[in-house]
Amino acid sequence: MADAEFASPFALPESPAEPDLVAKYFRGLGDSTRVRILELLEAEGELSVTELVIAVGEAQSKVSNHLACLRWCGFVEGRRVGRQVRYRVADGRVSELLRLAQSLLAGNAEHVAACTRIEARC
Amino acid sequence: MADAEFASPFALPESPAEPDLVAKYFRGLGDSTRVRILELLEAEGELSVTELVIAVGEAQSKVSNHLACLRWCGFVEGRRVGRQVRYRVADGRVSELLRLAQSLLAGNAEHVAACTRIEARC
DNA sequence: CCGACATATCAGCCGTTTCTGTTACGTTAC
DNA sequence: GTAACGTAACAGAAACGGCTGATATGTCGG
Repeated sequence: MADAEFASPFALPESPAEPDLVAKYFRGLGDSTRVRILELLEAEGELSVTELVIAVGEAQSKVSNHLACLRWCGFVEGRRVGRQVRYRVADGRVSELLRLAQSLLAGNAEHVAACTRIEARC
Repeated sequence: MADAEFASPFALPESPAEPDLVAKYFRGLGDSTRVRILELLEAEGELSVTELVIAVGEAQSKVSNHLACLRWCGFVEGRRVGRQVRYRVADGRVSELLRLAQSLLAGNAEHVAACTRIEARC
């Protein structure tokens, strides 16, 4: 609710997305719990919320919140099976994104870890 | 400060980086100014800080801070030329990362834009 | 229908990130 | 050496993101 730019309702694949949107998208991956969830789903294929809660060892409400975010941004999708909702990675390119980042990180891990400049984490 | 996993001091390229580090890395891309800077550098090849300040239309100190972050995390590198410092994208995979995100975004742009769940932006 | 289970949502608080303006540092020109 | 230019660093204030705990929604069993 701040942007001066108007996003076309029909973004063409060719036209690069608004930097704003790209940044927001990356922020969707900018939380360690969300990354762990994605990695777990990638490894296991499909998991229920309860299974994820156990696997990551965090509060149910926390996991559920992060799932909502991931789902909303299109990183994962869930389907109801009885009382459970089972989640999986929504698109193979999401996995690519993660692998690419890890590959880059492999060479810079020390730098990134040590970076306390702008963001206490960066 | 919650993970039960122990980070090996010598992460192998094979072993996936710590989720913490991956998330931090993505956060490095989670700001629209930083994304704009990267896109500009990708398009122009190499730019000085002043040129970037003009191009993005933001305060010099803001741009410089973001450059510090990008440089620190290995997204860009700068070299001094006289009184100027000229920056460029440090690794082709960074561009890949951006393109991959934009490609994914092309299909989800509306969802992501509308997402006000956990992160007011997400 | 009621209780139990599985998941989602909400509100308030707190920590982190970012912005703004100012100041410090390095380099070149005079 | 001093002034001017280009860039980086810093501090305080403001905004945002995320956590916790409680509550709502939906589904199944009896």
